[in-house]
Amino acid sequence: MAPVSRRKRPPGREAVTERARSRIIDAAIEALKREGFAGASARAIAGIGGFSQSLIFYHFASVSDLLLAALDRTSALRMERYRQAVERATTLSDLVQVARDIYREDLDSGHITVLAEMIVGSSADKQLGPKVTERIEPWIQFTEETITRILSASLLQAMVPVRDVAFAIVSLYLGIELLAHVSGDSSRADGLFAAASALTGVFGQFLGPAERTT
Amino acid sequence: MAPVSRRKRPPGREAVTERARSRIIDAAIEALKREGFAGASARAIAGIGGFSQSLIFYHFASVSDLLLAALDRTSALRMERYRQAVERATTLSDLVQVARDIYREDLDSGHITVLAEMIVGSSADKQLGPKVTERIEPWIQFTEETITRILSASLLQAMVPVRDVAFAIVSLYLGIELLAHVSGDSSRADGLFAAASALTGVFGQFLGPAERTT
Amino acid sequence: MAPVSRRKRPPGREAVTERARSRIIDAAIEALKREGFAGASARAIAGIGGFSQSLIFYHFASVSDLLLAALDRTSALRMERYRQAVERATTLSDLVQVARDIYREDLDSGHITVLAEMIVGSSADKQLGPKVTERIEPWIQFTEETITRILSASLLQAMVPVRDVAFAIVSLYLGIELLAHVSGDSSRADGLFAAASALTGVFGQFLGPAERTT
Amino acid sequence: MAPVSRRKRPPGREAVTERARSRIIDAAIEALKREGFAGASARAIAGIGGFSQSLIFYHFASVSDLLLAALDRTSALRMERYRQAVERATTLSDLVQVARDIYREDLDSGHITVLAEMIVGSSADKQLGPKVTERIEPWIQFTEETITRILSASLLQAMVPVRDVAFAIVSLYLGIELLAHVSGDSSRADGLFAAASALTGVFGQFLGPAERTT
DNA sequence: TATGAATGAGTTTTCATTCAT
DNA sequence: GATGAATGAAAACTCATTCAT
Repeated sequence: MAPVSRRKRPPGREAVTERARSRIIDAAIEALKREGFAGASARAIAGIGGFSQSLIFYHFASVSDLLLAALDRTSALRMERYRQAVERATTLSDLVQVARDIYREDLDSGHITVLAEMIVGSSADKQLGPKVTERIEPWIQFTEETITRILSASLLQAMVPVRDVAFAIVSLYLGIELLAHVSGDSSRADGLFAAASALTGVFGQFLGPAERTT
Repeated sequence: MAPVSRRKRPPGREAVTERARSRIIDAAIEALKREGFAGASARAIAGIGGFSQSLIFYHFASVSDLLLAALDRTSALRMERYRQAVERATTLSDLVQVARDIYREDLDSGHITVLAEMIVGSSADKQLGPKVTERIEPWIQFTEETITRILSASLLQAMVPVRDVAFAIVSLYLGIELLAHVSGDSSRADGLFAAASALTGVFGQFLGPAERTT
Repeated sequence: MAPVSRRKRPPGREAVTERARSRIIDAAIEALKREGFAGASARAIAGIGGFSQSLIFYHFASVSDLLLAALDRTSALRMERYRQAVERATTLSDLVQVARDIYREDLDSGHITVLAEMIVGSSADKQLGPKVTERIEPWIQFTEETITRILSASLLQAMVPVRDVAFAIVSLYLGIELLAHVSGDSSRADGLFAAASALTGVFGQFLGPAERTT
Repeated sequence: MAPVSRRKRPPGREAVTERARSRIIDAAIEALKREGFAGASARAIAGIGGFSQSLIFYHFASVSDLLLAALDRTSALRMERYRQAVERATTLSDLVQVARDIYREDLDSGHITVLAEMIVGSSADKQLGPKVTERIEPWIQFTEETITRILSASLLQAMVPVRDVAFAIVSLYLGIELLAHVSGDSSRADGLFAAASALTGVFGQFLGPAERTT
């Protein structure tokens, strides 16, 4: 039977199967980046990966399934990168700086594109909605934790509804990516980060002791 | 002669043509709201409007063209509404209040859905990109003008890069709509507006003379 | 919109549409005869009819739908033929004689093949089951009426459970067609009719007054 | 070396191979019952049996081949059952009674379904036709022998073309199964057997000495 | 003996678009 | 101004089968 329905398998074999799946996922990510959700058809993915369309259905139950696996993969990879990058930030301006750097990284690598496209795709395929939502949640969570940590010593903490801000930031990120992608121009996003950087520089000054303790 | 390539025509005819176009655009908007960009096919639009699929191609060069016309229509309608609503706002918290009200209105009427879906669609149809971007520009412009007006008397004006903030706000709006749509849950967006409302209430106090104590 | 969902149409147009549908139905019947249910794919039907596969979906909601329309057509045609042929029969042996003649006719024209294949197909496509059953019912009904009429004056009438016999006869017809089709040999079916003919000749003699009144 | 082309092999091995084949045949029978011919794909069979699809092609030349083996197996099993059940019948009404009982048994166990589905399948796969016909022959033979035995002492024997009747009975069985299966309702078949039972009861009386009054 | 990976040809269906009327 | 008929290209997915291990 196809590995679609995972059954007991002799140990060691898994690695092989996983490599095969991996190849397909890679192609799917690439397709998502290059052609967007609508263009990430079985045909396109197979074309990119250099294998037959049927192979997709041998390893995944459906194209949507594969696309979700692709999202999982990038998401996990990026999350790790974000965690480690953010770890070192202790002030708001550090954070904005980090965000700025990683945003560029993301834009170049196309990682947020994948996320954005999947959200876009949920609009086309109703059944995708909840599954994608499920995968966005950790990002909001992560953002919330990070903000809480950074603001913990500042005056702002009491005043800011952290959960809402986290949601806003993720939304903003998404909106920016979408607009940058549509217009084919990311200079505005850059400008925005620059401005944010400047602002936190100014405000940070008197926002609390956390800023200068380092 | 198809009206696709507009030429001079006996007067009186134009009105008829315009009414016909209008009917099609209405159906397209409805399709965009109900089924999203991916579902707004010629068949779906014709089905909703109760006319033949061919009629679309008689009046518009392509489905994309029609969809852009639909975007123009909602955009114009909404812009007028926003202008008149925002006109009366003089303080930041007024503004947030207005934004909150209209956001609800938009959500109910599905107007931002149309915009969001078209942006989503640009991801699918590369040629749509610049044309949609073109249609987002006025919104950034409008936001910029409004912020400038509101902040004109406050201290903030000097510190805030208005253009960037406008871009950020439009991005945020878009991101929120997308997430609300995917998760099928707009309560978070509501929460966000409530939080913004509260925040501007607090900060507004000492942001400048423009803020009336009333 | 496609004529799939029938709406008001200017009179006169219907004939044209009907002719277009008819052409497709003809091709479907031919495909059913030549290739059987499993072979009656959109591709095969279009190939036989000399039109594009898409046309099928323009006129019918699905291949199954078309196939049912094909069954309706042959069924109606055959039913008429049977009615008029059976009308003149007054005795059991007349009836058997008629059945024999028409069976040959059916076999040559492939008409029962269509029915048999659709029944066969119901086994593959579960949703087809009830719709095909619905279309077999009239045949059982017809058989029942005919038997009742023929036996009305004979002694047998009291003893024979007409409904059951009608069901048996239809089943028998079906089974014979299937076996003849599978084996590619209809000589056995012929033999069977010959035997039936002989038997009714013998038995008819003393089965009632109806036999000789003519 | 694949056992598909049977060659001499170290003794003891054959038993193992045979057990493996057997497992596959079991799964094929089950698939035929559950999903019908059209649904009895390599994937479905492997899924039911819990083995790899490839195993099928290791042991059988093709899916059709496996399906024929499945038919052979059920056929043999059922034939034995029929023989032993019919053995004890000495009169026509005994026979009808036995037929009735076994028909129910068959229906419950799905054994005739397998036969019917294979005949159905012959319609889809032309090459299957002769091979299936070949496997039906013994049933006609068996029916013929049984009828001959039962009627041997009665008056009917001289008048009835036994071979034709046997063919008719097998056809009838098949037709009934097909109709019952399509309509999902076997009550009519039941009614038919009841009627046949009643009829033979009446007629049997004066059909010859073989009929015991007991 | 058994299996996972892989594939080409096939399936149904949808889409935007054209054309004759 | 409007429409029904028609189509080629593409979508997702299934199938029997082969091959290397």
